[in-house]
Amino acid sequence: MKIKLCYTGGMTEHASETDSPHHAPVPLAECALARAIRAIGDGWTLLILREALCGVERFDAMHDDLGIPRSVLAERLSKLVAEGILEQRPYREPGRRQRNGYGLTEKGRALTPALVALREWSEAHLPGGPSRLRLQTQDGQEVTTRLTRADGSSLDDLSEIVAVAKPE
Amino acid sequence: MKIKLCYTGGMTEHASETDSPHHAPVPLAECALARAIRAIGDGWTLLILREALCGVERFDAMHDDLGIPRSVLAERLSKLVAEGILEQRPYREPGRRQRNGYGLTEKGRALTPALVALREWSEAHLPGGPSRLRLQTQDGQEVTTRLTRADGSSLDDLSEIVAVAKPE
DNA sequence: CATCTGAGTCCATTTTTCATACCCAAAATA
DNA sequence: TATTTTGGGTATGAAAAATGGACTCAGATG
Repeated sequence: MKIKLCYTGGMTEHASETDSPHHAPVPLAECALARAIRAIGDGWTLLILREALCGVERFDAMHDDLGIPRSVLAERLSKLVAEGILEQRPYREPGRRQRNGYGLTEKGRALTPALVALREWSEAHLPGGPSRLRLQTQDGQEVTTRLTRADGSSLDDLSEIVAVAKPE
Repeated sequence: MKIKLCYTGGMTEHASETDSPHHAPVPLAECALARAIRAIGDGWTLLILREALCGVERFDAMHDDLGIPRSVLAERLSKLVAEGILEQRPYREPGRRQRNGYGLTEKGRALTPALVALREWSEAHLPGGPSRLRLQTQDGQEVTTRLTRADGSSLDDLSEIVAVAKPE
């Protein structure tokens, strides 16, 4: 996946109402969502973040859980560390040499809402039976996401949402 | 990325408190989040969903916006249609032959919260300047996500969240 | 009829992933 | 001290996927 950040941007003169109601041609370089996708939008990377969210810190544990090739795991971990999403966490088991695991930084933990939303979507719309992974508060309440407007009111009808391009 | 759904599952006898506090070894097959990642956790797929959320329906428009190879775009679109996330939307411009675009189904639109959360994370934690893509209500209010507990109260401290494996 | 256009398909080349084997440092064992 | 063991990686060749460009197809237009 080699995203070119050249983008013809801007409405061309023949853009018309035959286009969809709200085509917002925001160049990829100026789109926060696109940047997030470039940072973590990869199957293995997302699965590694799931492991991290579940508290799995060790290379071999991730390797065993995911069945990911070791070279790919090493490469993704170092990329996530370089991006500040994971950090190395040296640890030592008694009678064993010091090693380093990987844990979420604050930046990485801030991805929780996105992962919770993805999990919710999956539960509601994908087949596969109930999930055994629960994301909950320490007192056992399930955590979910809710869309809200700027004024704080909650937004239930997705068709109310439009994507628009801010003028430069 | 070839996920093997064999997973050694279950705590082994030497699992101990040297593991992270809440290691929840839920097999990938029984994890809703993992299923979501398998369905849409791919860079191009996510960028295509961004296009769809922005109302871009046409093959060539997506191709131009993203710079994605045509063969990859065709393959991803047909996969998304097969999964019921996108649907073909036949349309005809005046004086042109009928063609089909692609639009979000209800299932696809239900991914909006996840994409909004991802966008929020990017704005807050990735460099790159302000985003020009806004997701807002028709009356111009920005849409954001909020984590909530089952009782409806909102949850601001991410460290309150734990991942646990439901017993089978 | 010849041409144009959007929406793909086909194909040769390059890149990434996969699976397996191998390596390294320090602790444990002898 | 020499040897083994083990977690945490690297190296390597084969397989799969992405890339970019050419090609195709159907129908509208001139």
